Amino acid sequence: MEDNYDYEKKTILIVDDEQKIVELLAHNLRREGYNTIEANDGQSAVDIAIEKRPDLILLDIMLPRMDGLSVCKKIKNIYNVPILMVSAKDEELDKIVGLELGADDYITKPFSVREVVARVKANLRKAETHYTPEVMQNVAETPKEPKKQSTIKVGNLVLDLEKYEVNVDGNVINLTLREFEVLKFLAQQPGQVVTREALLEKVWGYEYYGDIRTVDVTVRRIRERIEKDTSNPQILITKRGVGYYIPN
Amino acid sequence: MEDNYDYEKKTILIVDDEQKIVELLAHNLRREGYNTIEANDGQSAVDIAIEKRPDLILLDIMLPRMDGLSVCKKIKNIYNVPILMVSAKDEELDKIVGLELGADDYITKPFSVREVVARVKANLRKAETHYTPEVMQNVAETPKEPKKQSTIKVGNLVLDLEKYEVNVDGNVINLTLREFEVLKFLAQQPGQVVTREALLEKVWGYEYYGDIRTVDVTVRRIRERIEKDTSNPQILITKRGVGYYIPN
DNA sequence: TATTTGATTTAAAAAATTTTAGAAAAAAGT
DNA sequence: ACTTTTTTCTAAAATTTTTTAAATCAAATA
Repeated sequence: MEDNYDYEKKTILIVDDEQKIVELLAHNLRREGYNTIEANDGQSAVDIAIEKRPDLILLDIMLPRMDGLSVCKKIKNIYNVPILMVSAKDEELDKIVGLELGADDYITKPFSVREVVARVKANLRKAETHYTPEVMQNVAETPKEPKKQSTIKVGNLVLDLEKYEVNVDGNVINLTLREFEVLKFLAQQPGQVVTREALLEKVWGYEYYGDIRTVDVTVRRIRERIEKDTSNPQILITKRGVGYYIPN
Repeated sequence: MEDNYDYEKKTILIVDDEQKIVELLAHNLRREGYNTIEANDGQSAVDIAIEKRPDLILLDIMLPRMDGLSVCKKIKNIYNVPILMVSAKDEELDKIVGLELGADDYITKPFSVREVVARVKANLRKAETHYTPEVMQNVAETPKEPKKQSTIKVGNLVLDLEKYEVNVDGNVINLTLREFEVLKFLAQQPGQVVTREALLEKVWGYEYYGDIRTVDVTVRRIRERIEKDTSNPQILITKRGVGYYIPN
């Protein structure tokens, strides 16, 4: 790989524990005219980033030795490089955005190579134009949202995203993580009916292989806690034949 | 193979030049309640796909006569079937190129049978949700995007495609999925008379075999909910001898 | 007007979907 | 390693929707 290293070209560090994916991305990015370097775990990602100073980093969240979030933070501490995070779950995305650790963009699995390449280009472009120091700072600070929303309110339902607590009519209710994530996902788009498939993909993650009925059971447990009358739900409603929703 | 072919079951085409692998997968998928058909090279894969129209295709990338990628492209050109690409040890890079060609998922060798079966299920599930493309799309997008308001308005009738709700003169009405789909189809082309046959084909699906009067009954139930006077409908009108329409 | 054809209504049966509950498995905590 | 909690799976029960079939009604027309 080093053989056709070109100092004119931009260099991209690809970090993923699945070698197949790394190779795939590398191949396609090289075809687009980039140099690529690789790492398969968090620790070596940091090491390589320090040594080679790539122009952009593609970083999977799930990594051995050191998770992607820590890697991101560490590297951003050293120098300001555009980092694209890759994740298979929405929950993980929240962490990226929420913890303000400086990721510049993110991509969800399963991604198309075309999409990845496009994002890489876009972020390199952005990094280039924003060369003034003030802007640099800005870019480093808040990647997307100005600030993280810490609560979600729908009707008389309040989700505290920091405490993972739910408040219904003033009663504080504790949900398990899974339950909370499902409720949160629904609460984020009130009125919108969400299919079980979408919930499985977004909450459980796209690589989850389990049964679709798991969603129903989770919904039932949520109802047991937040509904006055489980058999006549007012908050988390079934749209038969489609999925579930929280009315607004 | 044809001996226990079941027209109720989903059919999966397995394409691999290694007969052992084909048999292994076929055995396990049949045990899970699927029909399986097989092909050992690219050209016959395409032929069989065209003739048998399987519900899902498991496609090895390395194939004699025509490589998996071309096969994928060809088949996707003909009809939209979920294709899972399987890549063996060395074909690392092409893999996700496959995704660009329209493959829906990929699995890398060596794979566990359990994993393959799970992915097959997941992708069939995903494919089944054809009736709510808007929902899926919206959900899949980044939550930051302002929600696009997807509604259809005809006269004083408003269909909310996200909530599966109908609004008539300000009254919110809940329809069943089937009722909603019928109304939606008619509302999409106001003024246009739609035959029962067309409704059966478009709403119930072209494979539906059942009584044409089913449409009448569904229309009646819709009227019960949205019309002031059922025996003198103002919104969903009958065109005797032809079908139904919503005037604009 | 009588006849025919097509549309609507109704009720009951059948099918599909969701809910429920309990056991098993997995994960987390001690 | 053990206990507790959480999560998943499975299958039966409950519910809702859809289909079928038959009777009734309405419109067109001969």
